[in-house]
Amino acid sequence: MVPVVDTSHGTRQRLLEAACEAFREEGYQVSIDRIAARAQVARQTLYNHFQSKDELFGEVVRHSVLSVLVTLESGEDLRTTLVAFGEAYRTRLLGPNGISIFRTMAAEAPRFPELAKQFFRQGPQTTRRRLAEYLARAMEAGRLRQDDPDFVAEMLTAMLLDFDRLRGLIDLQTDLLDSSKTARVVDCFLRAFAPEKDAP
Amino acid sequence: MVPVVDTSHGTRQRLLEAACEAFREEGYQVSIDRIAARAQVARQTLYNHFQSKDELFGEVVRHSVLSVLVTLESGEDLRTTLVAFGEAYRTRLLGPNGISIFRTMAAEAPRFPELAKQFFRQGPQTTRRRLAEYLARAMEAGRLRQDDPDFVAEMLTAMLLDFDRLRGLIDLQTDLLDSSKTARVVDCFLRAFAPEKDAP
DNA sequence: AAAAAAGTAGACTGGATAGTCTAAGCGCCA
DNA sequence: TGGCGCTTAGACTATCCAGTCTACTTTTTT
Repeated sequence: MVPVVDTSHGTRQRLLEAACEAFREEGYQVSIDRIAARAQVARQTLYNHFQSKDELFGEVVRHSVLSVLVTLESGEDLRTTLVAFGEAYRTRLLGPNGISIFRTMAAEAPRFPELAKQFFRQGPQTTRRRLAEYLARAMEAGRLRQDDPDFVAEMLTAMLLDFDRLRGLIDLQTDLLDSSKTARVVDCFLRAFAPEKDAP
Repeated sequence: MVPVVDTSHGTRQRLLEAACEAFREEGYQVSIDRIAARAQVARQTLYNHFQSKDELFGEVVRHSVLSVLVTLESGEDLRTTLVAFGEAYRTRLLGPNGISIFRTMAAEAPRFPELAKQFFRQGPQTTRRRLAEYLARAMEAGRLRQDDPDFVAEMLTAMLLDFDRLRGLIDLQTDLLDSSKTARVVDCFLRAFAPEKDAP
């Protein structure tokens, strides 16, 4: 009889999903038994698919990083594009997922330095690079002041998140996703980086 | 014989300092034995002074929060004041101390929600309030555009830290303290929040 | 239908840890 | 001197956990 949902990797997939949720909810310290139970699978089965807890953790992190990557779709209007990006960015990173991943990586970076660097490069670094490329084009087109695109991208992402992320990490609820905030931030950003009016 | 350094609370103090360093270096999971050893004290002595590990942790956090509070000394010039504040802020919060505390609170907030809120109020919240009060005065004086001071303070602190804090959490070194960055950030900030030139 | 592959339950090892308890040690003061 | 309070080393309890092993059952393949 063919299983209803499973592909050939059905069990492995269930394990990864269970581990993902478990690590998200309880951090790295969640026990192997709890993960196995969550996947409705015996502990030994877990060890048939993954050599160790650390390996499983690594897989989960490498997979999770993709779930917080934000795509930037450049439209006609600079402001519209940035507001859309900002909304997506805030939604991803201030949602339960984004907060949990950030918390876990912050906590475990000392114990998994290589994994943490991978995460950093594939997550925040990648997002910043994409944004910086877009901003660089806007600068060339004269729609933004000339400046270091990486620096400018950092400023925008910082303004979009920083304090609210802290709220999310600590407070564990509240309406972080006030969507009017995105527009406010983008307007500040555009004032700060408007093209210089009186080029000497 | 009078001990060289101790007041009547000498042992307690030594324990607090040892615990502070230990939690900073290894997080909450550091064992009681390691803390006691670090303070060169028997485990039982530790339990003579603190009811439990959690109580000790709480004491340490409540004490540590003070060490990352930044004072804002308002001088004549807005820009000078903000650059000085920015330097102090970055130095405190991007230093090993600031990063460790942030990491630990991010990690342990779910297990110590009340403590985390205390930390949030006495740390970031307080800094933001002070900064916002200063900025509000600058607005009244016409040196900054009228806006919500809390929001404006958030933007400045976010620009000063966000991405570099992430670097500090992950990368565990690199020269985060490029001091030219502070001035660059403050200049962006001042452009974003300059008084409106042409009031309609 | 038989063999191979994958899954299962649970016992077990080895190690770590928070916190308790005891019996003794040491310095200080009356 | 003798007593008091803080300190000490370490044994001890109770819990938890990663990872292994074994013997058994189910599923899939041939």
